[in-house]
Amino acid sequence: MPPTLEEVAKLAGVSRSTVSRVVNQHPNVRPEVRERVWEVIRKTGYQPHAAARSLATRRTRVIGLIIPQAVTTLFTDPYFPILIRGIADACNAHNYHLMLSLFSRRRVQESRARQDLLYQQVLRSRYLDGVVVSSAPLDDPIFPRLLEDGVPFVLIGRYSHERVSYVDVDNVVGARMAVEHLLRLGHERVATITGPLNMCAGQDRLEGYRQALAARGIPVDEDLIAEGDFTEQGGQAAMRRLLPHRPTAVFAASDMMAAGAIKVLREAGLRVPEDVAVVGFDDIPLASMVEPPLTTVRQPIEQLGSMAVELLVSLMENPGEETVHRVVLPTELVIRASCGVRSR
Amino acid sequence: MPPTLEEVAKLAGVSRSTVSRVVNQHPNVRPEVRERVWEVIRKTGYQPHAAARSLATRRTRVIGLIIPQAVTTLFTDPYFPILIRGIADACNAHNYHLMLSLFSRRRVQESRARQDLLYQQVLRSRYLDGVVVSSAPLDDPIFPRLLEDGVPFVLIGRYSHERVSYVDVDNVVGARMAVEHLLRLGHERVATITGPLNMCAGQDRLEGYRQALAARGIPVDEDLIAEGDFTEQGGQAAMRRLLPHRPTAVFAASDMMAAGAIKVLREAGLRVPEDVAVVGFDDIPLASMVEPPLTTVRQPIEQLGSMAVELLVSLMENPGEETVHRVVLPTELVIRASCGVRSR
DNA sequence: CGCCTTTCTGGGAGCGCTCCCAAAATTACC
DNA sequence: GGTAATTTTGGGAGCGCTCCCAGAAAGGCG
Repeated sequence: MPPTLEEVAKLAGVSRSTVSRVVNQHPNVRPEVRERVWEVIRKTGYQPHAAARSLATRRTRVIGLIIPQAVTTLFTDPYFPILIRGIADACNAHNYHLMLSLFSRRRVQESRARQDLLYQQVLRSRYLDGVVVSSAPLDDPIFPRLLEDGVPFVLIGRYSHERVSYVDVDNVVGARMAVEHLLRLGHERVATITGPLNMCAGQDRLEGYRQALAARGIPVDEDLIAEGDFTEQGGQAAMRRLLPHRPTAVFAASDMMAAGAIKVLREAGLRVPEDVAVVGFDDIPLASMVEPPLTTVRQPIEQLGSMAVELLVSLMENPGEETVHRVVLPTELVIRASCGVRSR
Repeated sequence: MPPTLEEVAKLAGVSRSTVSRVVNQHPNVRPEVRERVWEVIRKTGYQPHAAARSLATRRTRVIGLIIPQAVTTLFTDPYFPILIRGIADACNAHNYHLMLSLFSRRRVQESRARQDLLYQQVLRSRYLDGVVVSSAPLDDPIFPRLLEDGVPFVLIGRYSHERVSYVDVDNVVGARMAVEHLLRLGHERVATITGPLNMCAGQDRLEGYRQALAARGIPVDEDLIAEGDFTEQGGQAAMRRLLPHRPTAVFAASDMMAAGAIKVLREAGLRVPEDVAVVGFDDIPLASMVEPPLTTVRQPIEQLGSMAVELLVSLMENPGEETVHRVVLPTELVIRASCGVRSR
């Protein structure tokens, strides 16, 4: 049975309040008393009881990371571990703990119910001081709920509501750079495998693709656009749909999809990059490990996570001011072999 | 301001205690009263306050996942997301929440201090009802501490202490199957890139390698054993050390290391599998995506995670009995192209 | 040295819940 | 119809902490 404040107080010959002051670094404690109390704390291994503290302060020092339902499937994408590492590091640095809320990958309606339940349990029950939401579809019901409940949160991605803080990478520019690179290499039939179009990253990367074509005055051929879901399987399926339209280059909105596309191209007897150039997005470790190494758009995934936590912390710790923070991080084109750096 | 028990009670015209009974499904409540109370709960959106509840019950319904320091680097290995998914799903199913404790990847001594601090904060402060520990070195100080503090925990891996419950995969047999397969294909100089030898998975896979050789009466050549750290870079470095000893086949204790090894072999002008056969371990998604697709040992990663939670839950919910649970899951050899399924 | 500030300390109240016990209401049974 | 057993209900105490307020101690100053 671990000691309580009261017990420590008795051992140190002071009152509960004084021990509390010492623990919470309140300045008004005589140095010798402070030292005596610390001594007892050290000796007894006293540690404040989290629940009792939360009950009194109404804060838990726990941040939630919520990754809504459907996307859980994507969890095999190395994007997430890297993101989580960024988030976890930043949490550590700010002395917050991290609670992970994934949603079961079962049938949609069941999962919807679970999500409701979890939302109730985790947020309404005041488990969390704030949350980071990642990879949510634009119309996810979680946003209105969070806003209504007044839970501080930061989105990774974007959401057009004046009171939502977010951190995003410049998906439009990144995608545009990728496609422009392909066009510069002389490709005229550049296809794209998009992400899910109900997510902002999916939409933005498609927008970048369109902009790149538009800048060259090339009309968009809808047959060269296939929607994927960020997974390898999705990339394969999309590539199969694209194949009959004979693209000479493909911009995939994620490296996993690019890998899937390459597999399909190979099966169709096409060489990469000689017959079809491929560019991905993310620059996950896999990108440099496949054959040929992927040309891709690097996004600062870890920073995305840590930045989200920074914003959230500032949001939580200044509850008065209604400031909204928005950060957009830059992307970078990493040229490897899959685009076939050839002259036209 | 969310409603409290007391407020719900007043609205329903009953006492605090009765509402508590309804919420906690205690049978001794008259059905019509129960219904009336539920009605109010629904209307007000009442949700019990987690901290208050924890304070009274001394349980939090939160499970911690602890992945000790050094290994955090490995977090790019897709092994972890899959494991986490298994754990998260099982937590959901049992109505527990999941807290993630990773340790900062800074300098070792700093990280050691942080780990101490986190240990204090998270465990001594009773944030968690129990923990799952994954990928800890055998001599990690966390084990004695957990045992001493009487925190229920389940290890993913193994630990030889009578009071430790764990779930593991059959690394010895898995590794042995892999190496036997290579021997069966006619290889005589089979090298191995091991995992970190201070981890039991690393040791066991090496043991499987030794057993396979011993079964054929082949003496172990220590020059053909190189220690890695489960990362791609580690695999590359180990392969470089192995190269001068001209192995004709390599068994890598993880797919990431196998991928690294292949890269080095290629750079040395060797073909895989024609010149050197390679077998990995894990069967992460990457394994089927590289060229050539990896022959590897599949382990049920997700099940490993969910099983750990099952054990932990049973441990936590039957605190009286001193039962120790030990589960070892089977592995399976998945034959693809990298081993070169050729006749001798 | 006495009075007024400032610093330090102790105790009460309360955060929202559960759990126990006793009282009230109901049911069972002779 | 009355007593005993059982079910249902309400209230008190307490979980371990923080925060506020009032009182004690210390310091400043004429």
